[in-house]
Amino acid sequence: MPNEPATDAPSPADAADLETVLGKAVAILRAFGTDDRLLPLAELVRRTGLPKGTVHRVANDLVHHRLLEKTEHGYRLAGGLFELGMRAATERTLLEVAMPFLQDLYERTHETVHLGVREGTEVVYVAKIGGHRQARTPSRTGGRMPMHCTAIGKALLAHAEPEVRRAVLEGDLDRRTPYTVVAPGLLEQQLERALETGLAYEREESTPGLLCVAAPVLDADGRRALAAISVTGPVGRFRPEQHETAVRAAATALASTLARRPGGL
Amino acid sequence: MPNEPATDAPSPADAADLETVLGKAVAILRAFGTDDRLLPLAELVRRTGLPKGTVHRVANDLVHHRLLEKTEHGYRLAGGLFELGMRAATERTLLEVAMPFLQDLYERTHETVHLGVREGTEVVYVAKIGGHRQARTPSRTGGRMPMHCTAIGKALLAHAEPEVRRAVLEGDLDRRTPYTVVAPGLLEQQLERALETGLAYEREESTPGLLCVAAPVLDADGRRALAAISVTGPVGRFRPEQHETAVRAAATALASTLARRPGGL
DNA sequence: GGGCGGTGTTCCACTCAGCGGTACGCTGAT
DNA sequence: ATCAGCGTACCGCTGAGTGGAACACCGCCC
Repeated sequence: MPNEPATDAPSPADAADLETVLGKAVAILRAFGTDDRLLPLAELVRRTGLPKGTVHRVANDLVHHRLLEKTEHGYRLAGGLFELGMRAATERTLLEVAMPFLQDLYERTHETVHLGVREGTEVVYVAKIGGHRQARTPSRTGGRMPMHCTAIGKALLAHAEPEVRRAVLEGDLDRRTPYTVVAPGLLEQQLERALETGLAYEREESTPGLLCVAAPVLDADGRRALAAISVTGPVGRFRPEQHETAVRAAATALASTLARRPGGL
Repeated sequence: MPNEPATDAPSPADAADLETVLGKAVAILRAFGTDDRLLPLAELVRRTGLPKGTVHRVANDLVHHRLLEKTEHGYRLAGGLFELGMRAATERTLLEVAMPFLQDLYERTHETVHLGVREGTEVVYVAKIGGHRQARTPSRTGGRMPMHCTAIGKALLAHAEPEVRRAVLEGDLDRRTPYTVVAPGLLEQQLERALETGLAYEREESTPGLLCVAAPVLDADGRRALAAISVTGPVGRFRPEQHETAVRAAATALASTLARRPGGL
């Protein structure tokens, strides 16, 4: 009863997936939310819905494979997972190719810079760089955000397949702040505008006090967005218009570098 | 009871591990080297030594869990792995806390900046940032390197537990270039010096044409290294001495920020 | 054309890995 | 002392996982 999931919803928990060993293992790993560092066995049991004995066994197997780490106070995701994750094909190459451009952009703006890709109907951040003054953003590298309330999301959505766009527009436009655009019509207008101008904006739509400009990184044909780059800052000092050309420059430069690449992304 | 060799050494390709589903799954994922983007089924069969039917089934299960992706020409590590990997406890917090300091360091030097931790008797790079001019280094985020021939490795080793130091010194000091230090005595001298000065160097010991300075990020007691930061550049233009204070400053600043953190690393 | 070494896929009967209910020992709070 | 919650250990049942074999598909060379 006193349990209010203040942070994030852990997992969709498909019952059928829990019937296989692998499914259980993944469920345990995914039980770790973005902010969880240490979870005791009992908590894993609660989140996965698996029997205690099972969780205990599987978790220890995962420890043996260096995907989990066991401490006095619970389990945590281990370094082996990090190493594997950094080998993920698209994320890795995108990250490596993009890094210099992101650096340039950061030096020009000295504001938080994001690189994001679309995964399903959400944004996944592939990189986030910022200095000491960076605005307190909820985004994290490897984290997810809805598309409809972030600049990167809109930039990606504007240049996405029609099905995706429709899925998002017809889906649940969650109201995250008083400024979140929850009207499909208005959102669609913004997407059209983003298509024309090559820039998308967010004005306190995901987080109070945050503004953001983003530009899409288009594929060789210039039809679809492979990724998007954004600059974020706090209301007050931050003027999105001042960074438009810088973001666009970074995005197009990255796009043409990627286009030159042999194997594609 | 069955005698389990409790050596901390990272498990070799143990045949016993391939007898469990989880072991097979991990073996398949780990079959992807740092440079492999796409592996056909047959190649996975070869590398894992598992029967074809088995690999096929397990791989498809992994696809279902978004850890693998299936393309026309083979399998690749999927985005789900990236997301999970970025939640690994120590790597994530280290990365997030360190990023501003790494940025500063990069802006001051405009050379490739590394952040690394020790894993077993090797270095794992947690972050690598550089611009367009960056020296062509073999290191990659999430990648491994030996400790004895990298500046970060030496910095970590100098401030590591005696057992670790001994394990490395008595282990195989692989000769990677003509300049690699393969004499345990000489290496030990360098470590002593690194302990005194708080700086470690590499001069073309892992890669021809590359120089590197590193400083350890010490824990609250100042006894053990939690991580190390380095600056790398090509012979010729690059003068390690010029960056000594900058690297040291970054490392100590990061250390004291970490020390102030409630939960530790 | 017809064989041939290479792929990826499907099938299916056996069997042992995985299962999870039960029970135990250990905290700390009441 | 009692209790509630935790982590660990045990162990007999069983169906998920197994992998050999057979199949379908390439290009490639003769």
